[in-house]
Amino acid sequence: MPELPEVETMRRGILGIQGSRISAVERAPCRLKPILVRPRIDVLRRRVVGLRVLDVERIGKRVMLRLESGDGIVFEPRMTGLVLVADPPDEEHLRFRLALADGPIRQLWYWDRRGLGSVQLLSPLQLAELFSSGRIGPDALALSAEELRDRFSTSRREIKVALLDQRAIAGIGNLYASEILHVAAVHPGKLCHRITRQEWQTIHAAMIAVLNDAIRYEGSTLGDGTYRNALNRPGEYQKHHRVYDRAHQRCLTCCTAEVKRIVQGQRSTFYCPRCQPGRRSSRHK
DNA sequence: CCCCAGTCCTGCGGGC
DNA sequence: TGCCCGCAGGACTGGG
Repeated sequence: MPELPEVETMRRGILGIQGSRISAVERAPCRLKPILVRPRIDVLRRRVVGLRVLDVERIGKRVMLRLESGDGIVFEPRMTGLVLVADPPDEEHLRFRLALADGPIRQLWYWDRRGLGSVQLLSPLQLAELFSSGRIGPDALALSAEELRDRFSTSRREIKVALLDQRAIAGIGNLYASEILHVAAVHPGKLCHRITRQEWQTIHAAMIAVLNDAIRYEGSTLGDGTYRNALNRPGEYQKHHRVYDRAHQRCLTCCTAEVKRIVQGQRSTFYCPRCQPGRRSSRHK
């Protein structure tokens, strides 16, 4: 499930389209239920064909091609979306194609197995609205320890649940929330307002370290093998996971306790009860 | 403010 | 061997 490191890897993988001119956009022929593309493909085509891509940006878990018109083509991969410049994993889940008239990359695909993602063209006004509406918080990699604490320290939510709130902080998903809290040695069920100043420092440092590490290894490709970088190669960070999806296996940090799986906000959380103490387990199931 | 359940969607794996 | 069901969860919505 593409989170900040995976989406950042996608962004880096398509940087070569900077400066290229868009020559065509189309929905891929696909038997499956069509993904969300906005506006309608013919309207979208009129607004982008012939324009150059000025920049490739990341907005939380989205990748955006900034065009010379100021519009942005925003890819939101959600669970299984991929932005590719070569060899998709298969043909039947291709959803959208963008062709470039010049430059090193002549074709960009959006591929999505489950189809929960989207491709949207947003005007400068719509982009401004996306940020001002409060739907998307500051990027996890651009937030200082003080800002992190300021945003969360009065909340009564559990820290793991709070980290997933994209309005509070953008980019962290289910996988990295568990990994970050493990490195920080903080119990995922700890309530934000009970977290000390020192612990916020530790959480912040762990967040930056884990996310940057994961970017260095080009993200995590889980057992289902879905995630791929822009060249359709898997990430390597799954080899460095300490707790995620390792329930009942020995904790790699203390080499003593077994990793536990609990459910918070209807999502799996993994942690080591020895390395991350501090909550009665009876509060969870 | 925050929580919870439901929705979208496909593929996979467990159970029978 | 095959079918059904539950599960995976990011973002969003509606009700409490």
